[in-house]
Amino acid sequence: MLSQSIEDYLKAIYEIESSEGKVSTSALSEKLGVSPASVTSMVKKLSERKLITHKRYQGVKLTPAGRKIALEIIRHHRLVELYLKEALGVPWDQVHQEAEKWEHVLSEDLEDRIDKFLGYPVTDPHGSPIPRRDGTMIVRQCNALVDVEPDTLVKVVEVSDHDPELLRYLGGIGLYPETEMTVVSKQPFKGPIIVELTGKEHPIGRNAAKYIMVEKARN
Amino acid sequence: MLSQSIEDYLKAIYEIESSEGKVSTSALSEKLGVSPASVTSMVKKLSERKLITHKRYQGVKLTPAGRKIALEIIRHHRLVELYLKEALGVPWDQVHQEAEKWEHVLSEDLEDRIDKFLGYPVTDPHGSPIPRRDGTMIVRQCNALVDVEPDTLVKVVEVSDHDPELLRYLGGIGLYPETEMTVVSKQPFKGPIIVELTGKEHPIGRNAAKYIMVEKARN
DNA sequence: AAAGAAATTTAGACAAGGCTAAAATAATTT
DNA sequence: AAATTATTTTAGCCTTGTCTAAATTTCTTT
Repeated sequence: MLSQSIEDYLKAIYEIESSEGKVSTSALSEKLGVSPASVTSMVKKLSERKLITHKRYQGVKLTPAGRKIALEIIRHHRLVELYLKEALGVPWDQVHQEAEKWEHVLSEDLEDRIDKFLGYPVTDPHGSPIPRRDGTMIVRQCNALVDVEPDTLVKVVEVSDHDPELLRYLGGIGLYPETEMTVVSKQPFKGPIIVELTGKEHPIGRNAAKYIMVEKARN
Repeated sequence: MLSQSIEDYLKAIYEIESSEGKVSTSALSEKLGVSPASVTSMVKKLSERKLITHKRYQGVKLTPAGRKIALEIIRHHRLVELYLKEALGVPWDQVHQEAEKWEHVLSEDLEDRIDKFLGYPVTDPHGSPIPRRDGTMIVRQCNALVDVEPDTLVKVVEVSDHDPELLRYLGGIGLYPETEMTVVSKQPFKGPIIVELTGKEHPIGRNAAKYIMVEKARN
């Protein structure tokens, strides 16, 4: 059995690997909210256990074994997020923090029951793909909203779950995964991006728009 | 926030207090599966935090604050047990071990949602009363099956959840809380107790019968 | 290319929560 | 009542996962 700490590190490494490519000590330190020195010592332990590889002063990489575990945890996390929303009506801006705790205590049996209850879902409430039991995961091709040209019809693919505040705002304007909307304009001087959905226009800050992934709608 | 360990100790103390009256170091050691020395040191910590009182070489007692916490954990445990059975179809002999983990990660918000989903239930799948949020709990008056005279019609009130094996057997013969049955006979030489339910007779060992609580059925 | 800045690692400490072995106290037997 | 046995506590150690401060190494700037 792996400690919760180890699971958290592996998950964080996976996530940074996906978004940044390189996984540095400081990035991990930042993400996990622990000191760089603590990261170094845990990295040493994870290397010894062959869950990651590590070259001093250069980053860290998951081994296949480590990646498998990371994906199991992420699977737990995302299944639980969706379950809490569907079965218990937990609002989408709260499911993440609950799932952070639940992901570590979910038995295989319960994982299967939840998966079945939900009808073997493919994405969580934020549009993130749910890894399969075998450790594979379908990644959808998409762009950050901030990079889309004005006058484009797009479909929301995925929204980052890291900021509840943002999720509440987006929920308020009806912006969810699978929603279609038009990028109306990008205001100059790093101003907001204006999108139109359900007939209304809404401003979305550039920073927030980095965390909203979309694809061109076929039209 | 309290550590999982502290929560486990408080719950164990509550349970031993209920069933044995006196809570000794060795009883705790046994129940929690840790050495007596470990219990002593944790007891010291819990005393300092005013969650229990302790006189050297005599037992331990919960303070009102400690009891409140113990009951909160037990409330979590029992709500989760029932929830897993009702919402996800987990068999009653498995809900206990799942709940042992979940009881520590349940937020107040989720507790309320589960409580509501279940229609504010009063007992868990084993018939144990679910403490209310305010820290009160209704205790039903009952006797161990082993102490009942033959030829009595009884109603099952509660079955201990500590042994999955026993629960599977009882489930197999249809013996659940609220079930009515007749105590047919007590075989001599510490032999089994014979009960009749749904027209069939079934033997129940004396030891098992200590863990089945019943009340006289009104008839 | 050297200096300064930033990132990483090492060294050493600490808190939690466990353990074993030995000492102290209480309970039981003779 | 003394001796033996059982229970509880103390003393000291270990592991996990964290921290700070100091030493390295790498990167950036001049």
